[in-house]
Amino acid sequence: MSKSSDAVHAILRQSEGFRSAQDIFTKMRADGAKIGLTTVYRALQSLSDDGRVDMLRTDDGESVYRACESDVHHHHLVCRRCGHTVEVAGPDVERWAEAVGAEYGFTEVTHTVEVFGTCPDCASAAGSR
Amino acid sequence: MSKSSDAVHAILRQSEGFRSAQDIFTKMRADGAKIGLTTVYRALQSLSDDGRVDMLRTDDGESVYRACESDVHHHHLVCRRCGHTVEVAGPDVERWAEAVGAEYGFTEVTHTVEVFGTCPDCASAAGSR
DNA sequence: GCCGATTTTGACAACGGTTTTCATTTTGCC
DNA sequence: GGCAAAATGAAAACCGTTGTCAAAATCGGC
Repeated sequence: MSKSSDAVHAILRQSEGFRSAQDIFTKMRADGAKIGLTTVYRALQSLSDDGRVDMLRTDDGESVYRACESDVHHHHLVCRRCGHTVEVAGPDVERWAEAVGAEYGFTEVTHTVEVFGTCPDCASAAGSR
Repeated sequence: MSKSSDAVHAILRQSEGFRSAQDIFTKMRADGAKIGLTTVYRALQSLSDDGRVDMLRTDDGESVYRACESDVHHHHLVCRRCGHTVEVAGPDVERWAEAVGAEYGFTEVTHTVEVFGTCPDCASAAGSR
């Protein structure tokens, strides 16, 4: 479970934003790698389990992955046009989620937070379109 | 696009938490309604478009729906066991998301925030299990 | 290096939720 | 009633993902 995982991880590290499994598979094949789609999924799964990549679901239900830059809990600011991603720490949000959970007596509180927007580059590109 | 939509909406209104499309379909059929799965999906789609129901995706990619109680922007605190849901307003989070977006020059910032936990009832039920 | 045992791999099939298709039914209107 | 437009639903198509299983790579031990 390691050579392929490393290869997949390498692809992610040299990518800017989030990429889908199929996307990664296509790129690796284009690069000449002899890898199967199944293996890509398995690699992504284990990388995700190990916390070495972030995974989130797009609005249309597709899972997308990205190499983490930091291994501490964090969230993402994602450009909805180009996929460019910034990792953001949000201590305020963490506290808020905990507080909300506690207010209603919920335990084992987790949360998902993603912020989407249009990045400066894409905004100016769109403006001149 | 209205009689079926109303029926679906009615089911959602008398439901506690989030329900999946198939779930709704099964229940309606059990109630004796002559409705097709396709129509349920179409109804949910249009209700969602009109902002009359909330829709979110579970971790395993399934879409679930719920009748909104308020039509202003809000988030959800969802019990991961029983699906019981509390609508929560989070002005802090709104501000935070805006601030984060602005910090990196992002425009048209939107955000998705969901908080999951175990509700008091389920926690005690699990404790005595 | 060689051999068997174990793990990893990948082509392909299966799966499950969602969407599309398209023929039929219902609805609205005259 | 009669007709056109909209809604419906059964079944097929879709698509990302997961399971299957036999072939291939890897790892000791000798």
